[in-house]
Amino acid sequence: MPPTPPVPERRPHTGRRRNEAARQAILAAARRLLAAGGGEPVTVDSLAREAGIGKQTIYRWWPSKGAVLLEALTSTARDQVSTPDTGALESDLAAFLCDLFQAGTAPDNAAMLGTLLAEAARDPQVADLLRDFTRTRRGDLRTIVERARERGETAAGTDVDLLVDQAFGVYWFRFLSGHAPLTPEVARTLARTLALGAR
Amino acid sequence: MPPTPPVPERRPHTGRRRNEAARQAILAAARRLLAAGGGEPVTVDSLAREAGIGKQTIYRWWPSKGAVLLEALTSTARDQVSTPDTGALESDLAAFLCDLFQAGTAPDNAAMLGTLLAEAARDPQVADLLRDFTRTRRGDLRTIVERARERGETAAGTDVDLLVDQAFGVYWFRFLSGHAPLTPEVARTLARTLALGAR
Amino acid sequence: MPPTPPVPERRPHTGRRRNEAARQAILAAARRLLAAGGGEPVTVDSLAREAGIGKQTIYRWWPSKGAVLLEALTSTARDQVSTPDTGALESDLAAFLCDLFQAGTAPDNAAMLGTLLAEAARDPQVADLLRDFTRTRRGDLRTIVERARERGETAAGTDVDLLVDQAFGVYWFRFLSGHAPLTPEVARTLARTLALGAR
Amino acid sequence: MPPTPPVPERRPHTGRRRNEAARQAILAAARRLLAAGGGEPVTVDSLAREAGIGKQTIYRWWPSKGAVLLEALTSTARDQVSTPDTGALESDLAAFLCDLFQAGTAPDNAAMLGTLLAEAARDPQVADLLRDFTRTRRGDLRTIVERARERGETAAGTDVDLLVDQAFGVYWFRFLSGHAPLTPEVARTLARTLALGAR
DNA sequence: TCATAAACGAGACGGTACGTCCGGTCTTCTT
DNA sequence: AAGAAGACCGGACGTACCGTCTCGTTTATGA
Repeated sequence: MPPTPPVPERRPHTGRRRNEAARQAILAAARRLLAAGGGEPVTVDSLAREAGIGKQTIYRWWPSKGAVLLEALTSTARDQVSTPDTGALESDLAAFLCDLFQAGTAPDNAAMLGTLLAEAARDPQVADLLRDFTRTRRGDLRTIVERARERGETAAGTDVDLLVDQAFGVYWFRFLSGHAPLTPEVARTLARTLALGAR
Repeated sequence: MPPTPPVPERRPHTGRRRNEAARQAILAAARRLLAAGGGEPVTVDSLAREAGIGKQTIYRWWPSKGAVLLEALTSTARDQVSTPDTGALESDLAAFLCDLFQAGTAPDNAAMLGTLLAEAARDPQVADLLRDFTRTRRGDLRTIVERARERGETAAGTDVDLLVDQAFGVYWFRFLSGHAPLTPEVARTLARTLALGAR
Repeated sequence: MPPTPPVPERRPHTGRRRNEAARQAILAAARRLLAAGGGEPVTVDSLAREAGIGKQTIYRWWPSKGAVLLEALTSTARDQVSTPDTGALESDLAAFLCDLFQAGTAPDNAAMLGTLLAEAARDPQVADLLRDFTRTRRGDLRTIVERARERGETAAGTDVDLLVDQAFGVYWFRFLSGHAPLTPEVARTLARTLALGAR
Repeated sequence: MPPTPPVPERRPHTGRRRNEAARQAILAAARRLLAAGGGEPVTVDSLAREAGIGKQTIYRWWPSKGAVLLEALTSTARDQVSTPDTGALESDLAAFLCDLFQAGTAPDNAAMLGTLLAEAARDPQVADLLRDFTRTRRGDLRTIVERARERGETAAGTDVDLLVDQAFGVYWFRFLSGHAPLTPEVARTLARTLALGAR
């Protein structure tokens, strides 16, 4: 998810090219700072200093600080959640949710998400990016449910979107308010409930 | 919900008393600003100017800007959600969720909530207050489910917390990401699903 | 020469008043920094830090950094040059120029002037203020010459302005280019030359 | 006065040779920008854009931005001041000063000088170059006075440096502060005064 | 009735972060 | 090798807010 999608340029590019090392340094610094304190602010200056680059290099490539943080998060989290296919809805859900809960409660990720939500709340652009990210994850879960439907595991009138949102809803709601844990145990119970409800 | 509960002072009060008009002016201004733009910042200065009062009057009675905003929201939203008792879990849930969804999608409330979440994300104190607020609402829903359990409408091993969080999860998740609506129709479907799952 | 001349306000001022201590702290810090290095930049941040005040307090009362520096200089230099009255043009000139040269070559003043000129060069507003300051000093010298004219010490067609500018010209030209010294010896020679030329 | 004098290279030149057109384009652009606004900043980027060349081409041949600006000025002004030899000090001075004043008050030159002084004030290197430039002009005037001395037109104890600095001092002082004009009339009066003073 | 004390509108204050601008250097591709 | 294009680091700029701190004024007691 690079912020400057590779518009297939016809013109042979002239001038110095974007420094990939700088880009990686910025993202790495963002990950370090996001994970470091308990949701500490992560200022642009601290980010630039940590990465050893100039502030302008950040603003040249990302529209806002939050966009950097989001990319730092998503590029990390992309491969931490699988889309299992065990042949049964409940076990697929259980596997998916266990992964999701685990990724969301790993201290680093949790700190990053918390800080990121703070950015999203004040920067609409980040909020959009975050929604995009969420949409992708939703798609993964939808795939699992669709497969089950094709296998005939779900009743006719099942509202797939609603089912998916119940799963993610529990995840986000507990993540945000923290009033109850996100253990594998909970993941399995939720998987059972949802699978039952879909029949 | 005055933030400074009237500690029963021994010493007979002297000096000018709190100006209730100022308090109301602040809350009204907060509601106006929260509802106005699409999640615009609502600075303390703008709040004071809008209310026609001095900044100190805000900080004299509330611990932070967010606390004002939260009180502005909750004092509005308090009575928009009922705790119905129809004698059947599904209809109780449906009534509760219809109210919840309706309150959450009313344009003013939605704008206020959005802006407030932005504050919560950066001000831990507001986040706590917001959690308190949420806890109250959760308690209402729990009450409904508990009543159903006493009537024998739920299975033995039902995880009441999880059930409640599915309901609120759908609400918050859709509210935040906006990828799907929060219609009464959805509320009824969700109520049916949850009631079925509880059996 | 306060930046906010005392407009005789009719309205009884409301709100906190300007903090004179802060104003003095800023000017003192400016003098310290101007005198410190050999014409080092004096950034606004360093000025604020040195004075222990917020940047905004500077920008609230002065239009630009240079305006602060100029006021710091002029409030110091105001009383270092006298307007002597010995009864003879040459000795008056000699006294005046000795003072002028001495004030201009004192290490602190020289450093301050140098740094200030750098500001004046890029900030037209400071240039104007500097011109005002210069105009005042010119006036002092003119007074001396006028007095001599009234005593009949000058020829009829003497161009007083030109005479004054020759004196200040030597001062500034040598100060800026530094190719020759500004000793009392030179001051006396110049005084003699000018007095002779005026006859 | 090219900054890189053509050292007679022994090594048979390899690679592309210096592009004289680029050099001229840079100087022309500098003159245009210097003369354009009322002392506007003239950034390196704007200079490169105006000249249609890359920034590096500037820094390959000049040590700093100000050096370019100075060369742009001096290469223009070089031949605008003559060193006349009429056989009499006063008329020589008058001719010299008329030229000097005229060159310094031509709108373009004035704008260029103003902008350049701004650079000199913040860039010591430019200040040095500017001093060099001034020294050359001073040398011209000294020559005039020395010739007069050889002809016996000056008194024994005349301080030639001081005389020269009176002339240039008037010029710079009036140029900088702008409080009085630099007309040919003034030039002639000044010439007469100085010639008288030297006897 | 008057002194005292608190609340108020106004707004200056110290401080932190922001996003922009510019100078001088470095890198890429073309000539 | 020189040039055009332009990304890079570093650092100052001027602005926006926050939460605190005076000011002078207003209002309610208790002496």
